[in-house]
Amino acid sequence: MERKRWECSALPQGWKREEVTRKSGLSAGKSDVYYYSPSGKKFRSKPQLARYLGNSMDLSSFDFRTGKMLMSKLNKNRQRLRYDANNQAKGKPDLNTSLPVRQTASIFKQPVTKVTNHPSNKVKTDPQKAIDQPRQLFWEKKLNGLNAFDIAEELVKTMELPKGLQGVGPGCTDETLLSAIASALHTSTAPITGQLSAAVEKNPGVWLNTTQPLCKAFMVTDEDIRKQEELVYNVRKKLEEALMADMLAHVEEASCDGDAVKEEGDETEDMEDCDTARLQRALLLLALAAGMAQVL
DNA sequence: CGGATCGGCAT
DNA sequence: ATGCCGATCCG
Repeated sequence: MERKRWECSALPQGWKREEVTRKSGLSAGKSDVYYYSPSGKKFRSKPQLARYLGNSMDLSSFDFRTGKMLMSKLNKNRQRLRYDANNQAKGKPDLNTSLPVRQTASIFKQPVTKVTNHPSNKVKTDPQKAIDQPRQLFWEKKLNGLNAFDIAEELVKTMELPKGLQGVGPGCTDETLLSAIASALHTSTAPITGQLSAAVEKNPGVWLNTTQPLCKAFMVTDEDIRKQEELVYNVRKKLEEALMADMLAHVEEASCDGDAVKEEGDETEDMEDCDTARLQRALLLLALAAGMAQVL
């Protein structure tokens, strides 16, 4: 029947988009859209495509049916995110911990040539997982400017790193350093040593160990460990308090829910927001502190 | 048995 | 309404 299959200009080289019109049955006249990877694998839904691509690509603004990036959808996503953020007081805290990924350029993974000293260089096609894909040098710099905000959009106090930790690479700020280390802790369970080779400081572009964050090798003193233990202890204490306050707030709420005298949307809710914000901040700090405890 | 095609649930 | 995927059909 009507079967169009062409190189789609919006897609990278080798990807095909196909639209098939149903010709019989109750759904006659409707159409199905399929994509074919360069290796010929067929995709019949967006989730399937997303699973295949892994977390390396953001398909949230990709319209599967038309095969284009819809700006409108992008905006809607933004709005939705803000909406969720504002409403976290009503639901669970946002537990999405995936790192930001590139949202521009090619939507799909391209075959990558891996250059090694070995005589038989191979071309990897359709890598299964994004994990072993080469990462951009100094990719951590993309994390610049990302900060934690509480519900009132107040900047959450930034964390102080021990003096022993120093960044490497062009224009590496303390902020980049924190992001880099946090990401490393988040994405891998492997030990974090920083850049062990001293040559990195002379020529980071060449000597950077890409499995480690943009951070110089560091020494850990007993004093560091002691401070860290204290920090974790304090944060746990704060968390305990926040949890207690949260519980009390809910008990109180339950005790006065007969005929509603109070109206929604007044200070009562704002108080709740505040508590939840504190709770979330405490959780965040705890997570970071626990992470740092692992480094040190 | 693998791929094409349609049904039908879930959202 | 329609996206998604299981069921079914067909070579």
